[in-house]
Amino acid sequence: MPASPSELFDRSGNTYKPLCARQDSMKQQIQGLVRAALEQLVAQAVLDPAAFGEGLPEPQIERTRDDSHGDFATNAAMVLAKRAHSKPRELAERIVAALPASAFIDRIEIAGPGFINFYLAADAFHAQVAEIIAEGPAFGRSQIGAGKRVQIEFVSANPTGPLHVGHGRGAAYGAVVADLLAAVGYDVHREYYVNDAGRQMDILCTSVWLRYLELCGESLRFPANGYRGDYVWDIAASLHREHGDDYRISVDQVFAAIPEDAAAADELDAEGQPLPDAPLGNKEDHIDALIANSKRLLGDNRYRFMFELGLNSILDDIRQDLAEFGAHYQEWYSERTLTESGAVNRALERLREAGHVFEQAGALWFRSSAFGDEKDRVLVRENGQTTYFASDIAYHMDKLERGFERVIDVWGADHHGYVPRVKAALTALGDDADRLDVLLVQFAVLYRGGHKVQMSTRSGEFVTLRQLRKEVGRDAARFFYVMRRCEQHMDFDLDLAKSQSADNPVYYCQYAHARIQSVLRQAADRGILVEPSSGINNLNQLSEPHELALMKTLSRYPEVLESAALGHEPHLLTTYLRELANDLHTYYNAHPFLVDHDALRDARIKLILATRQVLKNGLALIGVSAPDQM
RNA sequence: GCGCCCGUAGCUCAGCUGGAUAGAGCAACGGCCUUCUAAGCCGUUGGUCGCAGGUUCGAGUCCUGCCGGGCGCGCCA
Repeated sequence: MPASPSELFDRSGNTYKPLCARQDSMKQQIQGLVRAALEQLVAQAVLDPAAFGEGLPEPQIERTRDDSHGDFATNAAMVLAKRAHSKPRELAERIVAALPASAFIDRIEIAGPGFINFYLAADAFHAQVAEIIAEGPAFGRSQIGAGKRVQIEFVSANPTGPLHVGHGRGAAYGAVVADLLAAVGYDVHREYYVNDAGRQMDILCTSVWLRYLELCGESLRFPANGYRGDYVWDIAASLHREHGDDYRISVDQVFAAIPEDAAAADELDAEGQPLPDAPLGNKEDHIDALIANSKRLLGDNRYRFMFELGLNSILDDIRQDLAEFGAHYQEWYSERTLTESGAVNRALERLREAGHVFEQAGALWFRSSAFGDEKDRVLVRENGQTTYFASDIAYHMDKLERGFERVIDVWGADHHGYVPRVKAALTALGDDADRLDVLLVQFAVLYRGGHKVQMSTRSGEFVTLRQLRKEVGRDAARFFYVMRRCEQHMDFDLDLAKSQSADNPVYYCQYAHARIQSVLRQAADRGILVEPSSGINNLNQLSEPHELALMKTLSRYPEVLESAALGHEPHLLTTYLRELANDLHTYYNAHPFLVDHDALRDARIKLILATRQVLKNGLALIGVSAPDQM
């Protein structure tokens, strides 16, 4: 039974493998019937498309909230009534009269202010079960995206240290949104933007070198603004191991004519005041001077080597971390290549030609305020260096030039103020800024033992993604991260994620799958033949309320997948999977599956096979395993 | 001060691009294992959808103004 993600997505290369269901979902079928009825009313001159501007709106079909209202309902009559100069209930009567006959519809009622309620025949749900089994891993997938190319950039954390739990949410969210879009037929290109240029990387490089000098036996005061994590020591140690004292230079030279440093953040006393003997300079000036000295003393080649060592060590770590977390990329896009390829200059030139830049105080500015941003932004600094923003303009220009029809950025919510200026730049370049969707992910706060886990970069006691995965496991981490809407601040309960109990939604869903596998093992032990493709005609045996409820939930899966994908809302899928698992557990407790009655037993096995398939398909999309036993 | 996000049961959250009587899990209380895994199921309790107006056949959902919480407003990235 193929269902592992690797069989659904070809990640070895960039080839696109369409995999989709063959049939319309139930909702699409009903929608087709209503559409046909409306067209007939147009032919009868009951409805005039001209009265609706751009023609008749597509009828909206929705699942009913209450079983007493049938399975599906449409508010078409209420929406159309006014401009059809008709009362909603009267129009509803005419729509119902014009509906084509369908074997899957048991009856139709008009209710309330003018709802048209559809009650489906049990056969419609039986057919769904057969279809799920026939389509297997493809069930729920579609071609709504029609192979359109979508680029999605997520995580893109600076390679100056390991990923922490904040990046984890973006990683899980981005990976799932990408897989969801692929599942509904988009050609998805996953990308990580590597900030391998700029001052932060120079600070990392210098930090590594200073730690290395300490390992060589030099004694120095580590800069307040340097990267103080253990991983910097690790990189320095590997350098010292392989190259001995080759890069050693006396600290007297390194710190010669360097402005005073400020106190390091972790050198505060209990009252939060600087230690009495701590120097009180400017830490920014201090580190910048250290960087300049490093470049001069090491020379271009050796500085470059040091720089690449720091960058590659951390990038390798991030790559491995994300791969283990199930976040896969087609491309790691280097910021530096934007400068080297001339893309940055080209973007600036295009803005200049369009008349949207100006010079002031020695810097080059983009007049973003003319495009909705709150103020103008610097592109080229007084010292001649381009800003991060300039690179980002070039990057987004490049994304659109590469022919993606839609571009998605997944950013931490703290970057929200950045959205208007990027959109402004695209507009100024003459591109359509609406092709860019920026999805902002709110922070996740960890809780352990009912208390907030304090995190601060100051003392280095932040929790890394790797630590989180080790503590709660990949499955729980993935599930919990996407369980909430991305705009919602998230409380991540570590104890709950670890608990092997019904309280834990991950285990709850996985247990449903394991339970089915267990039943099938029992069946095999008793010599019962479980052959998915045969005996489909026994499905009409399924008539218990629990069975109907389960079949109804199963039939919703394609609709859930579609809205989760198009709305970029993975939490709809986790919510659905809990409901599906609940239906299965309820059914399990109410009825034995392996009964003596052959036809009934066969039908019930078909039903749980279908359930197993949908659980597996859904969990795979979230990046969670579907265990055979627990 | 300005901008963005959030405010729904004691807690954590859903509520499908405006629909019918606002839902789920946890917590609390009470039941169900000689029967395919009790990591499960069933029942009970619990709400002025932050507040006040507005839009319409209809508002938790859209608009305006307040209140409360988070984040952001660098020639950093």
